[in-house]
Amino acid sequence: MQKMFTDVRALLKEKNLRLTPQREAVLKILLDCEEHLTAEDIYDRTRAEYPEIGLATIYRALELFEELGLVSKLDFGDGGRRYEPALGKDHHHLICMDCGQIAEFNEDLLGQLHETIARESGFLILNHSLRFFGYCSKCKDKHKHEVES
Amino acid sequence: MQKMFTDVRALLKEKNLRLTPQREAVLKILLDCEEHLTAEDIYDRTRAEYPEIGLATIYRALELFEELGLVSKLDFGDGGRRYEPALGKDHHHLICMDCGQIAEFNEDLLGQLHETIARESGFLILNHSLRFFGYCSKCKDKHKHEVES
DNA sequence: TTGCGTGCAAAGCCTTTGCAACGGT
DNA sequence: ACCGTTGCAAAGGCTTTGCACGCAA
Repeated sequence: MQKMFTDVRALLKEKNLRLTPQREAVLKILLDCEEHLTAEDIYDRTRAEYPEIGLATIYRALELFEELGLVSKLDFGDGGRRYEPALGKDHHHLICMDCGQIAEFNEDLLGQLHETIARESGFLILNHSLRFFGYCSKCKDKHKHEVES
Repeated sequence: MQKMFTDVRALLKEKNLRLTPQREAVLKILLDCEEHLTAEDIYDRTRAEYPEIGLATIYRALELFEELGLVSKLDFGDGGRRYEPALGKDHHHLICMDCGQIAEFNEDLLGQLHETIARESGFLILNHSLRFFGYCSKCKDKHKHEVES
């Protein structure tokens, strides 16, 4: 983990950029917490360590990390954009339309689909996002009547 | 297609709502054009027929149609929300990160994945969104150097 | 000294809301 | 007349930008 920051620092240095305490704080929060945080969430948590930090700094850090491929911007239908560490992995989410719970799952069955699509479309596919929308086990009983057939 | 509007009119009538010319225009534009339109796009096109229409009306119509399940709100990472007709089908998109082209593809291999996920997670899955991000055949040469390994 | 990074405040965008007026039933 | 619907304008929420200052190289 500490190596992670060394790497990031080197990566930034190559581009004449710096890993400031603020940026490190933002990154640490994203890496530590395996959730999907909004900019505001990150702002709140960062202020615990840096009370003077500005929201704009959060956005600028997130933008930077996104360009570096360290962080991914996500967008579930709720309007709020969220961020998560992009560790080279693709995103697989289960989104409960009632309580808003967002779970993740791992699945490798997509590999062959990936290849098929790439071959047929000519796209160079770098990553993907697969989201299943529905109701989680806690909420689904409430919505049984909505599901026809 | 004409039957479509009759159906929608009936569906609305059940709820004491009306299929006004404005709403019909919005729906027609979405159904006609198999693209992913922003609210602004729809606004512009609708004004050809209804120059006095307001953007708020577009949003309200889209919200209504979404509640009725006729239209889906999409969100590609570009910040702009887009809409497409929801004909009960799931969404499979290929998004070019360079030129922004968004293509669709059909794929049934997801069926078994769907079942596996549902069984293991307990989720009641209603639909899903699968997006592959990368570069389309026209743009990919420009980005070859970015792709490591 | 140069120019990257920051905080603050202001500006921007897109979307939603309030409100008076309109129109179908 | 009632109430859903509309257009306009204003308000909102989130994100970006401008700017002067601070600070590391």
